[in-house]
Amino acid sequence: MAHRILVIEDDPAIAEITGIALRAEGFEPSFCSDGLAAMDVFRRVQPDLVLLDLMLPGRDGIDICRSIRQESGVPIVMLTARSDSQDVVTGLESGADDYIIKPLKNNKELIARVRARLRTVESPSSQEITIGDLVIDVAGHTVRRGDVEISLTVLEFKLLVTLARRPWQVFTREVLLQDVWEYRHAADTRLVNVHVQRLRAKIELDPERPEIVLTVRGVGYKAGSV
Amino acid sequence: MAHRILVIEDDPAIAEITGIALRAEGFEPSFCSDGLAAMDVFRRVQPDLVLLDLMLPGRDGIDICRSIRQESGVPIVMLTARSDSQDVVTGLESGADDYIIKPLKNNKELIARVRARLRTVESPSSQEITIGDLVIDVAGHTVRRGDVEISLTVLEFKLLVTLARRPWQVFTREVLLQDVWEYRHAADTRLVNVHVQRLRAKIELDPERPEIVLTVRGVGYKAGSV
DNA sequence: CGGTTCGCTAACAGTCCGATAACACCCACG
DNA sequence: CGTGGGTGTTATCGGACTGTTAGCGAACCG
Repeated sequence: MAHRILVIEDDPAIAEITGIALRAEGFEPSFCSDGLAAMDVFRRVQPDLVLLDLMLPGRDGIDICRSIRQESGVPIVMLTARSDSQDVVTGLESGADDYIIKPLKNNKELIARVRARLRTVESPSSQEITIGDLVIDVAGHTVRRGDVEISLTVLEFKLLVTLARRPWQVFTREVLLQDVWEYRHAADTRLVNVHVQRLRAKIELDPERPEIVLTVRGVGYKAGSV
Repeated sequence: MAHRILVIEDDPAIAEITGIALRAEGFEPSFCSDGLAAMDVFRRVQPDLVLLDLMLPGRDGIDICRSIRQESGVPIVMLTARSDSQDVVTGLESGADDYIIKPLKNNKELIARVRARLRTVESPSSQEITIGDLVIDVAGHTVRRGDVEISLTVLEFKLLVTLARRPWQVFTREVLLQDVWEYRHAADTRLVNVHVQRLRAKIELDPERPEIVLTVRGVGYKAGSV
């Protein structure tokens, strides 16, 4: 399961060598050079870790860091130009998990820190999501109600996890098609309806009165954290 | 029997709340606030797990970690302040099994990680892994069902051990190709299918209804933790 | 109350994926 | 030089999954 790593960096040279190093270690890097587009890219990519340069055109790195933190607990590793300790402190305070001082002499350090960060998330306990009386084990790719294991298809599982990661937030069908299906533009969004229905048939105690995946008429769906 | 847990921590406040949390979960905590005395206490208590603060008076946590490792394979969970991430890397390299970033928002995470660590030791992962009714002797490179020894090839054995070490976790074919075959990037992953099939033919009672190596369609394989 | 929109459900066809068998290659060993 | 076990590659089959469509019913709006 190659880890997706989002590199937010405006210097194409650095982005390139970083990308090469990451790919050589089996990671799957994505790139974003524009601060303003960062959040869009982040939502689309849904990375396992973010490498974030502090000096960016368009939008400040710290600012982006806060935005990401509002939506996700994904590990963020900051890249900062100077060893200015004030930058580092505000960086960590704004939600970053680690930082690296540029210039990178070699990328062994970078790789080591990335691995270390990912390892904390690996821990199976942190990968369990509880929603209602369901327990979702992301690493094990299983859903249980008590001792009963419920078997879901890949799409159903992705859909459920996407919703359950942010309970009570409404997801439009377009967003779900982006996050779950990785469609760019959706002509027909009824596909989502069908899969929601199939998911409900499997996980809801009474599919006619869903309690886990709720409909928000005219908007989309959300997970109820009952 | 209650697991003994040695908490090496100089801050009495943290030590106390940690102790309360551990005791509430049925563990049996011991304490040591002095880095110099740590090894003596460790030898006397003979704990099942060590919670080790990195910042200690008298002696460095990393140093203690190495000392413990010279004497024992007991699980070590490190506690580290947020900005000490470089210590984290060296900490893991010096033999720690896991680490937790302070401050602890709640001790659910702490308990979860302690449990996770103990779990891996429970199944005598030292040299023998039990999966279903199979006993895998890693050192002896043999697999037995009861008294019957099953002969596996090198690859089949590696594959089985890789899966069985984490019975709950799904491994994608890409990961298996990295871990078992040590391929860097795989264009074609069907090779895994074939070896899984060959492995099943040898170890499953009914290869058509596998209970040890399970398929997670669209994702990969996992070991059933029956 | 009627019309309209929207979501739910069922059915169907195409596609994808995993299991399996058959074959080819490599290499250690006699 | 031949043999045989181990390993990698490929083709095929069957079934699971997915996307599409259409009909129905419920919710909303005037």
